Amino acid sequence: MKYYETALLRSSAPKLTYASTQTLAIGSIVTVPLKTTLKDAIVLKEAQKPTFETEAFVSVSEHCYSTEQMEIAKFISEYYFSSFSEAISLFLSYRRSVCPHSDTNLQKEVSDIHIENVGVRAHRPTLSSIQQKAYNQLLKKDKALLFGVTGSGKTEIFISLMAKMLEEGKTSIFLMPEISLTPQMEKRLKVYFGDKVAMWHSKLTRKKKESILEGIEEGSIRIVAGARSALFVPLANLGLIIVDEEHDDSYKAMTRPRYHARDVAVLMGQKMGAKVVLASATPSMGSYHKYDVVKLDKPFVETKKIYTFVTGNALNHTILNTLHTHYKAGNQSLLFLPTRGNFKYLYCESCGKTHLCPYCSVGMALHRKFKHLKCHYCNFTEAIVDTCTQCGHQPLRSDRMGTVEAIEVIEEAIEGIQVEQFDKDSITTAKKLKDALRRFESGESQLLLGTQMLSKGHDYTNITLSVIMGLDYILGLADYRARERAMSLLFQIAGRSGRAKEAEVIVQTGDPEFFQTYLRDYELFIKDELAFLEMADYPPFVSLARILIAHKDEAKAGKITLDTVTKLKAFKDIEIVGSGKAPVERVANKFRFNILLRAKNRVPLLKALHSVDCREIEIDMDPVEFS
DNA sequence: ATACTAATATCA
DNA sequence: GATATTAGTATG
Repeated sequence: MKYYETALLRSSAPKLTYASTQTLAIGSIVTVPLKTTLKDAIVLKEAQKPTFETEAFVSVSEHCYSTEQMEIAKFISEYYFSSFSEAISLFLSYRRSVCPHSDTNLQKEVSDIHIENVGVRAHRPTLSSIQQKAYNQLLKKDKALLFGVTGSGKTEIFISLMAKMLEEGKTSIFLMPEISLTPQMEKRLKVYFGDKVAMWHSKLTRKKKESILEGIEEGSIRIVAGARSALFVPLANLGLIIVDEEHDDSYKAMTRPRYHARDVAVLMGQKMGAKVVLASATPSMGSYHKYDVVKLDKPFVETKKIYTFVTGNALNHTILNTLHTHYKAGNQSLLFLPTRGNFKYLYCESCGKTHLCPYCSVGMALHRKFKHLKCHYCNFTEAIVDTCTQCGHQPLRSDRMGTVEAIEVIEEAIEGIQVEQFDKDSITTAKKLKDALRRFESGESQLLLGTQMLSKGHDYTNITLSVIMGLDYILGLADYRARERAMSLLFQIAGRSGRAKEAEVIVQTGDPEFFQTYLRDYELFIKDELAFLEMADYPPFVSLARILIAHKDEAKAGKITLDTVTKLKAFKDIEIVGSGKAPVERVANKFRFNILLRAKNRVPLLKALHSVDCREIEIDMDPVEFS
């Protein structure tokens, strides 16, 4: 009789020991009895005969996690503070019991496909000499950041790299930040790879997922492209992971395990011996700082853009008139408004600057109910100010406009214009997205008006005007990356226009000098911003962690927060930036508190956090959201 | 996590 | 005093 320690899948229960008459492989997926029910579990290691009574395994599935998968899961569980089982469950992609094929048959199929593909030159796009140069550089590196403006032809390089992998008999994973981007990319990939490529994301039906997994297993699917979860598909012989739009925060999971898909991709590449290519027109500060940069300088199709700056925060005459002109000329426009957040910030209409926390260099949030200003990082509180500390202008403003109001104003002012509302409120399904894009593509609607969604890589051909409103709001967000967010947004949205024709870009800000400085050169911005982050002690020069406490009883939540802070104070190498009520005080009837921590090195930070880790609190490493 | 148990609140 | 709701605990 043998004994094995197991972890229940999708559970935070402690490790449990079961008995078996047969020898089991580490990483095997098994079914175990627990209380009155049956549970799936993974075999962790063989154990000594325990002192307590043990139950026997009910059944053993043929599926087994690889050593690399177990190692990656171990890292995720320790770094992002989840149970091992929650981390390994990321890899679990349905279907386990179904395995009706005979083993020999399966082997034969796999080797057949190998022979068929290896050495055969796959269908590839033609690369320009600039693209070819970047491609060659990427081939030489284990991991790199591909830095190229929108329209510089990054996708052709990705396709060439994936084709190269196919020729070598290796597989590829291609990540993009949003499910809504997959249909467009699917079309492009199918041209070159046909049935060898499959799109993967969490919204696929069970049946579709099963069929893809079958294809992966028998080796007919060699490339998987999709959102975050595509990183965990069981492709054998992985040769390449591409993370497109690597700067996008959607790669950070908001539920446990709170991993960052870009960072896990880098680790996975290292462990599996696969090349990792991160790519963006507006790279994250961390990636630019940490990895070798391969630049794709000149745009593939060079078009001219004319920038105009306007002040204020409303749809003013300049904006409406320009929209009107482009509409009359039979052209299409794009208008961006920042997502209406839960918080308001004080900003100066005259210079565009936001009223900042004196200790954290982030915007102070306005709590009108309590008639005070508060910093969401350190909880510094002060009375509402009325005069701009930068230029002395008064009064400061805090009101903003939403998408619906903007559409009303525009339809009122421009007779006949058809506006497409493009935000999370109106685009709730894939069909609605498709319909909206189709109407815009066909010219049925002439203005695409929306929020962050607009910046996410959808291709539009005919746009001659981009209007970016409320940039000062983004700049003033209580976030150490507010400037980065604003700048990357401007570049991403401006990049959507002028694909075919010359385009105009209207930027609404009270601080045009800031944007003007970097308009033609995002890299210059990165360099200046990195200098700021280093000076102000923010990532990538330090590690941040956020502890979230949520409890029905407000007093209890407050007590847990205080107790945790007390425990953490014993650790010398970490700094408690602030603690107290979370910016969003109550969610689902639970009172929320948080603690923000900072450390020069991540090791002491992890050590301190592991000492306070318990089920009452949630730990978010490298947080991207602070509300 | 979840089933089960003990503790406490709710109510006729 | 019986029942509903909640908090706590062990699971192999």
